[in-house]
This record gives sequence, C-alpha cells and structure tokens, in this order.
Amino acid sequence: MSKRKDAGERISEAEHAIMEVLWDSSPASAAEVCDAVCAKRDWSIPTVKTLLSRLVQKEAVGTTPQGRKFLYHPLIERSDYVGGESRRLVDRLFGGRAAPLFAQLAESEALTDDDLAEIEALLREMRK
Amino acid sequence: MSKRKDAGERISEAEHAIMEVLWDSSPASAAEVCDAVCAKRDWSIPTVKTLLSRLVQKEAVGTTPQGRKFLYHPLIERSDYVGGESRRLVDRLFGGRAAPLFAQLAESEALTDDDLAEIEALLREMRK
DNA sequence: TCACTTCGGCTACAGACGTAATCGAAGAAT
DNA sequence: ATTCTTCGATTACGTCTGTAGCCGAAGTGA
Repeated sequence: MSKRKDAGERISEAEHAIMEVLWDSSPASAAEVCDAVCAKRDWSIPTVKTLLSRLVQKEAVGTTPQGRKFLYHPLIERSDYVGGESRRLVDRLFGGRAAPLFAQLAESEALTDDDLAEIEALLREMRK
Repeated sequence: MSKRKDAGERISEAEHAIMEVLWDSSPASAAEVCDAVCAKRDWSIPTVKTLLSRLVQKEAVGTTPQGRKFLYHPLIERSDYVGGESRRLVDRLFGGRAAPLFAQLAESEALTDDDLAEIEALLREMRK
C-alpha cells in the first residue's frame, strides 16, 4: 500500500537542515531550532521561522500550540526522506542500479575501511 | 572558502538531462540534443537551447563552430559529475559515511540480487 | 539578388528558494 | 491598565530554475 497523502512538495536543502534538527530533538520551538542551526548555517531567526512555516505548509512538520508559542515536530520519518532522496539519486544517476553507485563511491575513495567492514557485515546478514 | 575548483557552477536537474545526452553522443547540435530529449521531457527546442547556453556559461559544455551551426560537447566528465553528486548526497544525508546509505538502500529494497552480487564482487576485489 | 529558412543569442516570466525585515496579537512586567 | 516583549504571520526581494518567444545574421533556392 502506498500512503498517498503526504509526499507533498519537495523539501529543499535549507529546509532539510531544519528537518534534521527536528528529527534530532522532536518537539522544539523556533528559537530552539535556531539555537541548533543558526550558528552553523549563519542564519537569523526570521530565516528559521520562514523555513519552518514553509515546512508546515508542505505538511512535513506539524505544530502543537504550547501555551502561547508553538512547538514543531516532524510529520515525516527521516528514513522515508532519506530513502526517497537516495532512490532519486540512484534513479537519476545510475539508472536505478545501486551497484554502480557503490562502484562510484569506491572509485572516488569515499569508502573507509569501516564502511567496507560494515557493508560486508550487512551483506552477510542479507545472505539468508 | 575551501577549494574553489573551477567549473563548479551547479548543474540543475534539467541541465543534467542535457548533459546526459551529450555524454551519450559527444558532439551534437541543439537540434540533435532535442531529438534525444524533447520527447521524453516534453520540451521544445527553445528550452533545449536555453539549457545549452546556460551550460556553456557554466563552462560545463563547450562549443565548436561547425560551419554555420554549433556543435556542443561536454567539458566535464560524467564520472566527475556523478561522483560529486554522490558524495554530496552521502555527506548531506549520511554524514559522509557510505555504509548507512547502503543500509538504507537495502532496507528500502532498492537492491536487486544482481546488485548484491556485483557489490560482493567489488568488495572481494578491493579486499587485497 | 531576394524572399525563405535556420540557428544562436537575448528577453521574458512565473514559481521555487534563500534570506530577512516588519507587523500585529498575546503575555509579562510594573 | 499601559508599556514592553515575544512570537507567529505576512511581506519582501534577489537569484535560480523551468519553459519558451522573438530577433537578427547567415545560408539556401530561385
């Protein structure tokens, strides 16, 4: 079954940074979100608020009236987002095949020994 | 700033479709490019021309005056582009680690048996 | 040589995105 | 109650992206 309701509009790069914060500490106020990213991305509160409201519009985050303020929380799972983005890349760049992606990462030395070990473990585990 | 490598202007989604055509058949005229994508993406010649000129501006494709017309050819390697995009995704979504990406793809069933076999082969090969 | 066709080059324009200032209502402080 | 402070909401605006129209120079056929 395909939960055909969400999947609304695409989440932009900047918006994703906000999502990341919310996925990290679920209910948070705009100010708290800013505390978490404003320094890193050199944003100001207004920017964070705009991004938050756009995410609300896109139904990617929900709000809970906490007294007079609002608390924001993600409405979509991080794994869903990440999975979608990953698949989109694989589709667009590698014709939907994951192996070439892996080869590409390997070639550009983006794979650490740890990665290799982990992937091997995963492979072994899937091998049944 | 970091390593301000030239030829760094971002290539957009639509532009990438054009690049893909050029990577496939190196020197091509605008009309030929259109023949290859206009149907698929439902574009018109003007659109292709705009995208081509933007890519020229971005120094992602070069031109060769062929008599009266122009022939376009890519100036950046497909592997470079693909590698860059892949790494960008891995950095943004998985903190630079490839293993989680792999796990993600596995979980979302984006890995075919062929993929697994190929990856295993690659792994074995890198194992020395 | 003179319409007619072909191209590349500018121009256009709406929608998304990044970034942020301003406004107005609700609380807090005095 | 009056003012000060907080927030969310609204508005702003330049850039990038997707899509495409128009224009003028060059080539073609008669």
